[in-house]
This record gives sequence, structure tokens and C-alpha cells, in this order.
Amino acid sequence: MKDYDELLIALRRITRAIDLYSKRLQKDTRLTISQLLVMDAIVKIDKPTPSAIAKSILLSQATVTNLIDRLEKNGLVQRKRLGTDKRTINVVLTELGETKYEEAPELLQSGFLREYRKLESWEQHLLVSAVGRVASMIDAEDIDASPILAIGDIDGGEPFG
Amino acid sequence: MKDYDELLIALRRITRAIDLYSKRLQKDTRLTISQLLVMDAIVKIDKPTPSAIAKSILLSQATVTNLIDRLEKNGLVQRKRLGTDKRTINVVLTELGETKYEEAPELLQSGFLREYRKLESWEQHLLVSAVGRVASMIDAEDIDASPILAIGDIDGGEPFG
DNA sequence: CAATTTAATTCGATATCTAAACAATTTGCT
DNA sequence: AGCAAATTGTTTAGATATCGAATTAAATTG
Repeated sequence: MKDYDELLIALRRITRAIDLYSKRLQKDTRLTISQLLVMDAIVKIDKPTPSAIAKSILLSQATVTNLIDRLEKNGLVQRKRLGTDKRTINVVLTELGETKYEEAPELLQSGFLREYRKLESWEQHLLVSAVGRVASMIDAEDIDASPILAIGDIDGGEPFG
Repeated sequence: MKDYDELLIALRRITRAIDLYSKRLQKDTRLTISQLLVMDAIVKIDKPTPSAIAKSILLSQATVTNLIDRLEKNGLVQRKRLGTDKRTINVVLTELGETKYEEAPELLQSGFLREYRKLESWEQHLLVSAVGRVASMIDAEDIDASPILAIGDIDGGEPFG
């Protein structure tokens, strides 16, 4: 039993749970978590280009291209060349995309969120800081200057506060 | 800014870091983390069948089949029908597989492990228990009777007996 | 204007899941 | 006992996600 086995197991459980949730979401709504993150970024970034989106949600450009392909095929977003630099592409939500985005479910399991929100504030902070600490320790090598990820930060419309 | 955004970001950083590490590993050694986990399970489980392996490392049977395919193609494992029940298959390491398994690197980034091992014991426990708590909260819905995952720790333990 | 850089996409791999297919065993009913 | 139905173990099929590397196109630099 290696000293970090327990941690590894817990991380795998988390990764898997998120993946399964993403797949369930896709079945229900035709949207995965990653696709939702892309839409989220499109809404929140000023002139959302594939590269800006990739940076903001911590995915490679190739992956974002792929996700945009899928969203575009489903009529949720559109690629447009708006700027003077003809290499760059701006991604915008279609009307359908707007609607779907409004109706979109949470990015984490509702059961999790229910539990999480039951916790005392200090407990939430403890969890967040512990997980954040692990993240810093584990991605230190891969991401030297870690690109800031800022999801959220839209006004206060809480579906269930 | 949603209340769980920070957590989600940290989790994504972790997931990504692990994935990138797995890909780096594959480049260096032709083995991914998942493939290593399968080999680990083969060594530690008594009569390792695809289903037992899947259960022990928390992956679906289909995924394990896929991983075994790859390992077999690379000459690291072999499928054998040993028991009386001809539906079941036992997976064994080849000699090459044994060697590779011996030489196999750690399952987590060495930088992470270095940092982790520097921590006081109580700090390690705090991290492990916080991450474990998140795992329990997040996979509660997916895995009703959560299959016990025991990597390592095979001395008297029966995975399903 | 050639060389370099930057933005995006394409390509080739792997991982991962569910659902469906297939094969062998067990169960149940006459 | 004997055979159909259900169960169990594995694989296949079809989807998405994800990456790095190679490619293409446009802009910038020397």
C-alpha cells in the first residue's frame, strides 16, 4: 500500500464521477460539461476566440476546436470572422444556444451541491483549500504559469440559492 | 461567481494534470496510468479476470477490455482461459510485462510526491480526508453501493468474496 | 520579400462510457 | 432429464473528450 494510494483512489473517484455526470448530462440535454464550459466562456469573454476560450477553461486549442465543431453542428454556436486579423475567429451563441445556455443545468451533480451547501462556511473553505492545495502540488510541473481560469462571475441569478 | 467555482477549477486542474502526466508517461514508456493500474491489478488480484480488474480499479468492463487489448498488443499481458467456466478469462503478465511492471514509474507526478512527502503526517491526512470527502459527496449518486477500490493492500483482502 | 510567429484546424492516439451482441452457465418448469 | 429463459462474463460498436504534433493561412519582422 503506497502512501499516496488513498489519495489517488479519491482523485479517481472524483474524475470518474464528473465524467459520468457529463455523460448523463449529454444524454439528457445533448450537452457535456466541456461543451457547457465553452458556452460559458463565450458568454463571459469579451471577444471569444478559440484560443481565448481554451486558455480560460484550461483546455488545449485542439480540444476547443473539437468542442466548437460539435456545438456548431448542433446549431448552438457560430464561427464568425469579425476582426481585421483574418486568422482569428470569434465564436458567438446562436439564439438556440442562448436558450440552451439559460436552461443549462449546474456543472456539478445536484446531490453534491446540496451536500456542499449544507456545510458550514469554514468547512467549505477547508475543502476548497485542501483540493486547491493538491491541485497546486500536482499541476506545478505541467503548467508553469498557470492560466487563470475564471468560470462564473455572472450577475447573481441563482437557480436555487 | 458560483459558490463552487473555485472547487470546480481545482478539480479540473487536477484531472488535467493527471491526464497530461499519463500522456507524458506514455511517450516515455509506452504505458499510460490506466494501463499501469491494470497491470497493478493483475499482480495483486488472485485470479484476475477483466471484470475483477474493472471492479478493483473502478473502470467499466469495456474500458478494461480496451486496455487489455492494448497491453496484449504490446506483448505485456496475455489472455488465458484457465477455469472451468469458459466465459471467464484470466489475464497474466508476460515476462516482458513483469519486467516493465518492475521498472514502472510512480502513478503520480514525482514533483507532487516529493512535495507530498515533505508534509507533516497530519497535513497529509488532512489533504487525503478532504479529497476523500469531496469524492464521497460527488460520487454518491453514481455509485450507490460503492464498489470498494483497493489498489495495493492485497494480503488478505478478497475483492469480492 | 523571405523568415518567423501566431491562430486555427486536422490528424492520429488513447481513454472512457453505455448499449448491444455474443457465448457459456445456471435456473426453472414440465 | 431436457430444453427455454435468465443471468453472467466478455467483447464490439458508436460516441465524446483530450492531447501533442503537423498543417494551413495570415500577419509581422528583418
